[in-house]
Amino acid sequence: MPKSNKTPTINDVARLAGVSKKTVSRVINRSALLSEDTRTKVEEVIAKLGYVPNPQARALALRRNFLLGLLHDNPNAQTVLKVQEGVLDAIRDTEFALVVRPVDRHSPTLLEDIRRFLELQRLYGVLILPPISENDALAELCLEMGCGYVRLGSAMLDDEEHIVASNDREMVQEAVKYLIDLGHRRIALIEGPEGFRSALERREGFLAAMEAHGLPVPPEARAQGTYRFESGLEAASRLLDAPERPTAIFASNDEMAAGAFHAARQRDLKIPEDLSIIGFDDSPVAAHIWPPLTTVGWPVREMGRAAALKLIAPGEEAAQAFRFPARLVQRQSVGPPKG
Amino acid sequence: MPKSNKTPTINDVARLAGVSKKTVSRVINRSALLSEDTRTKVEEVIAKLGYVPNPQARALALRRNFLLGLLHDNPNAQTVLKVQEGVLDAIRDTEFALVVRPVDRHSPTLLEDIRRFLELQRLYGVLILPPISENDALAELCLEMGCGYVRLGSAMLDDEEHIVASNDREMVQEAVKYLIDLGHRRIALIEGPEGFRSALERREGFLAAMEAHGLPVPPEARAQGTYRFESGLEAASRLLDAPERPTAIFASNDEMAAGAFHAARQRDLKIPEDLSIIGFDDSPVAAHIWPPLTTVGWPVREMGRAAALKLIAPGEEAAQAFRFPARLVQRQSVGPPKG
DNA sequence: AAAGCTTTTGACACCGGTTTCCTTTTTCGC
DNA sequence: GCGAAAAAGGAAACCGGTGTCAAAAGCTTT
Repeated sequence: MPKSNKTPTINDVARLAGVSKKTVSRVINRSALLSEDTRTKVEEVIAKLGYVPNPQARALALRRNFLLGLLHDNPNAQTVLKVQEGVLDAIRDTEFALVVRPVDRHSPTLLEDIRRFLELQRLYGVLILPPISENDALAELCLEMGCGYVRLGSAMLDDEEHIVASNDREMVQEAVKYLIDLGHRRIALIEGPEGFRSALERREGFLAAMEAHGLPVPPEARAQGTYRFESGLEAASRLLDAPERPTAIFASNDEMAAGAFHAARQRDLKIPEDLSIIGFDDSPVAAHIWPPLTTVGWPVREMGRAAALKLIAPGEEAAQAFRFPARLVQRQSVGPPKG
Repeated sequence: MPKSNKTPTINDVARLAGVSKKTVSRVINRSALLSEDTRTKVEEVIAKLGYVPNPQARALALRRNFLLGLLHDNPNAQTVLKVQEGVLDAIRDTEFALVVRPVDRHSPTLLEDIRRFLELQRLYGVLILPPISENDALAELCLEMGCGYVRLGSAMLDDEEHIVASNDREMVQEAVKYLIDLGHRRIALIEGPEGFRSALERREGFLAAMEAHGLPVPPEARAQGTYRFESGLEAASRLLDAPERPTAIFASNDEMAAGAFHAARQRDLKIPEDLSIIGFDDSPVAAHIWPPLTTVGWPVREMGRAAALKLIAPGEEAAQAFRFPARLVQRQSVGPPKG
């Protein structure tokens, strides 16, 4: 008789159903070699007892657990959370769970820390978010430790089975083309920081669009930021104080675009009448500043879901997807140039 | 001889060190009853092999695992992430890991879903974020399932050992007093949604401050929102169109405050000259709108850390803390009333 | 040197599942 | 109705740790 007030084990089920543990195990794992009779009998007992297999015991016996990890260095809160939701979409109704692990990109012991983490937790696989997803040594570490991994990024950083990528370059190109089509000619760029693949992709997209239309990009129409608000403010200040003021700015992310808003406001420039601004990310701040920011959004949640599926069900169709289109979210920070 | 290319187990260590498993186990667990000699000998082998105990096996033997859960219904991305960081602060250098589990507050099967989650994962304990932390049935469920829990909230929803709370009421009271001291008399309130404890606390704080100074709060000086941006815009619109326009607004969160900014802008009201606004949360948007929003911030990260410590090291001093002071973050959306 | 403690160590069962391998039962062709 | 193959189910070992308890070793004490 199963002791009451304790969670039932496979032994309790077996005893009550009058079968062996192994048979119960077969029922749990939907093994084919089972008579309908025993199956239903065991299932009834399972239901009656409210038996749920112990995940730790299962993990031990199977020599693999059901934990997915999320490695990130807070690219921005909304993104991290959306990815988490996407992963949850993928693992809903499975036995997997999601373990989060924020890291510090600048820590000199980054790799060591992550190695310890992986050793300690023995995860089934990890998802790596940008910007640390761009770290190849990290991917190698996962391989070496026998831990599955999928990187999220803005370009094809890895094989199809290890990457879920947006297409920043193409989308920025389109966004800038949109500005050009509206009549803008002097368009400035606020770049992201050195060493970020996303910054590079967005810059290349920008330059490609300008070149395709034969528009020059003088040095004073480019400024570099750190992806942070303040840096956007500074960069935009420099751009707007140039002798030939741009009529439009593409900022490599929304936070810097918000900074550019402030710079414009300080100079009494009206958006979008005097200055059009496009950002990138479609973060919450984009919708909450005034006027609402036109920006490029990528399907973060879907990408998170796809990444998780790549790890836990690589066979499935949805897990094959590796390239996701971003799209232009038109709001009110863009208009035709004045005059 | 330990087979190469496989992660070493306790047996490998025992064999190589010429001792029993149990002795190795003692070394791992820092048991006191061990001679210095054997300890160093075993430790050397552990280091040489790079042995790390298997967490699943440990969990099984100890009948408890080392997983903390975070249950939340995205109050706002920044908050969730800060709590995650706080928890990580607490569990750094321990064997604990953090499992996240977003839920849908409005799902009719909320409790059932969480029950299944808890059954399936057998977590050591969970942290529950507002607003679902206000759900008493959920806390009972945890108790019933033998899962430790700590609620984060804006008031004392539970015993000291189960709660980490800010003190919204008091802080709002102070914030409103600050407005009053600046000379404001017609101060309006944008409330949060019905049924949120935080909304109630903040409203009570507001009303208490007003009453303490003998200021009336007519119905047209109160409007209710949903904590979302759009609702703040609508609520503020109503408030600002009242015959006796308020000179200041307290919004129960930053998103709604941002909405109020837009409403003011639509009416050509200058902030803070024509209208002062105070928000609550100190979310990123507060710093990125123009002018930067004066708001009330609570120490989310520290609270997350304290909550985690309550679960994993209830004895420690830092785990005793259960009440955290919020503080007024002064930026530029508040000034004395005109005239 | 033997007895009596205390300290250190190991043998073995156990946690709750899965796997391997073997036995029993059923089905089926002839 | 019989033998063989297939299907169903069980016994025991195993995954990699920890708990119990007793044995061994070391140290006093008489």
